Amino acid sequence: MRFETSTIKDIAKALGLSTSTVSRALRDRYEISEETKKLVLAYAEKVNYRANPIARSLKERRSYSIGIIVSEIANNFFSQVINGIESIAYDKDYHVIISQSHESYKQEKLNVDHLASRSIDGLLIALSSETQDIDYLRDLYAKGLPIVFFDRVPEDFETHKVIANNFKGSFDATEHLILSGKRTIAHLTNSENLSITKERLEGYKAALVKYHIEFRPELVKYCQHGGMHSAELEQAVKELLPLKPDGIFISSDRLTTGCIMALKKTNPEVAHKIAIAGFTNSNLVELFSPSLTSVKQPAFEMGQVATELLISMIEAKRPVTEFETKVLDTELVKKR
Amino acid sequence: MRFETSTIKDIAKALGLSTSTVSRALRDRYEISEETKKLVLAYAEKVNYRANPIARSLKERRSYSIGIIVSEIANNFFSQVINGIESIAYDKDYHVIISQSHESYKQEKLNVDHLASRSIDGLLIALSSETQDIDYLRDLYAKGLPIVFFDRVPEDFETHKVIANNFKGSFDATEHLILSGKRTIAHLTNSENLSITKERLEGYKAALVKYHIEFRPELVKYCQHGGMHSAELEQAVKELLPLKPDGIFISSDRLTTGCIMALKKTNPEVAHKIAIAGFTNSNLVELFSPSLTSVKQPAFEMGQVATELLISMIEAKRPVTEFETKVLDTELVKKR
DNA sequence: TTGTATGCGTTATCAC
DNA sequence: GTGATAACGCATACAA
Repeated sequence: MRFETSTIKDIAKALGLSTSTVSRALRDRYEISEETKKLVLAYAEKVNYRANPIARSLKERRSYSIGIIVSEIANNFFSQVINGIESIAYDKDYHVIISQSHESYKQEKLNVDHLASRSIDGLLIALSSETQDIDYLRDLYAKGLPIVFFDRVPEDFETHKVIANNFKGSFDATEHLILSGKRTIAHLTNSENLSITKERLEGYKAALVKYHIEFRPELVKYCQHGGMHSAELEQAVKELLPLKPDGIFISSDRLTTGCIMALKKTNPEVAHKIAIAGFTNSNLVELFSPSLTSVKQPAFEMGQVATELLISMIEAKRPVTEFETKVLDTELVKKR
Repeated sequence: MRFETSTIKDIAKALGLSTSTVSRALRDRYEISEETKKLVLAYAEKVNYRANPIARSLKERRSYSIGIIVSEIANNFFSQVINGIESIAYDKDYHVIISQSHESYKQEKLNVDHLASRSIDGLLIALSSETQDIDYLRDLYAKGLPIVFFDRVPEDFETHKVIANNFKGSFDATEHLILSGKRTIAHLTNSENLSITKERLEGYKAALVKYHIEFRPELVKYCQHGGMHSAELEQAVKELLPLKPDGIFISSDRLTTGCIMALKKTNPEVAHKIAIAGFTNSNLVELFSPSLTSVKQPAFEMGQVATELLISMIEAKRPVTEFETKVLDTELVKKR
């Protein structure tokens, strides 16, 4: 607070009380006479007193704020998750600080360090597609920082996690393509080391197995940058088309929109012939690709659940030892 | 910082120095012997010392963080602006705190108050479409909080502002429709009290005048919620179609995507016959509506410029008295 | 060049 | 029930 505001001291002086009395009245904590409490509250209201959270943070050694790390806020899925996070956090008087990793490990680490040093009380994080080494998170966790992972989670890290039922979502989407008569189904997906990539690949494979369709590795294309660079997608499309796929199952929001763009740009004549099913939370996309089937993730809910878990860790009297991995169901929205 | 960390005091004790010496060495501020400075820095590095920004904020009465208020982060334009803001802020060692108003005046005010009480050093804000009374901002400004408006700016507020050349962008877009042979051009736009709405309406009108086309108020539809609710857009489309427009000039990103969706949903048979030109920073949209022409705003740059202005205000020795309104050019991206 | 003392605004531990 | 006082971690005016 760089500019003038009234403090507890001001109120105390004005009312002829001590700062501790004022503090108690404001916090309604220790026993205090109704009378003086009312007096203080009334005066505080009058001068529009706002407690200085910086001072409070320093004293209490906590900040009432939680950090969020996502790869991109310009991603329908993540912005919906963030809305879910905010809905719970604000309700419980926590502030949120959003940071973007832009799918870069270096940036992710930088942001986390920054947040940690800025005294966040807990961290909600979806790993970047580059991230493989999470020792820096382990250190922070060991030092006492509560962490909850969502969507993109590590395997070997004992804490709460919230994910979608990626296996089932992928299975359903692939099955839908198969039931529509498709037989050569490609799979366009994220970086190989993301948890969601692995889980979704398994769901895709399982559907193929069920319908006795051979799994062909060359039909699977990985995009390291999650479709942020159009060149990456155009390259994938270019490699895929000679294999004559009649369907594509796509593993993320950005990839789905990006792939449709790449198809229309590089091969408009075949674009409409290929059925697409993809993880996407964007309403827009569905409309334009008539045969697009989307796997909707409960993004808002994922944000809510993750935040509730995090806050429970933050406010727990002693370290949590029982962890859970919440798995939320996806919804298949079929189009024509 | 809720968990263990080494402080200046720890370093001082370990090195047999005083806290002030350590502080000075770390901040490299007062004259201090090269020797002790090196000693301190080396040790600080060794124990991975991180200054507690909370304590620093309390002491210096500033937080090295700037607040951002936008209506929605899930808006291509705003997320690009935010990226621009971050690029400058991080470079100058400021942290950013993002809040969403969701086009609600109440939420906007709540967020601003929250940020202000959390000791932001400055505020970057694009007003919500509901906002009419900005006295609360005036109060904060009077108390010393530097504020820079971008995109959606108030008329009667003397401070730095950064906007796009909305008049010219709208003029160009409308003219483009006219030159394509359109004569009945509707205008779909935001809430009437937004600055961008007014400026864009003027550009639209000016283009009509130039080509001797009569301005018909019934062809202009305002959307209070900026296209966040699909019902709102469907209603607008429903009212517009009986007037048989052959072109629509749309005033924002969300409205453009939303309008195309509404058209395809409610009147797929005429959707492709209507030429659309709209303010949108989404690459996706262009692809799907073949005749869509977009007015691209320099969003990233807008974020950068606004942030530079804000930081200059924050770091100015005395109150700024000369204000500027930066006007950035838009770019018309024509399709076929 | 370095050390001592003070205060930022708040909460907590004592006394009274 | 209330008031003095210390402390959170840091920066700085002042003294040495």
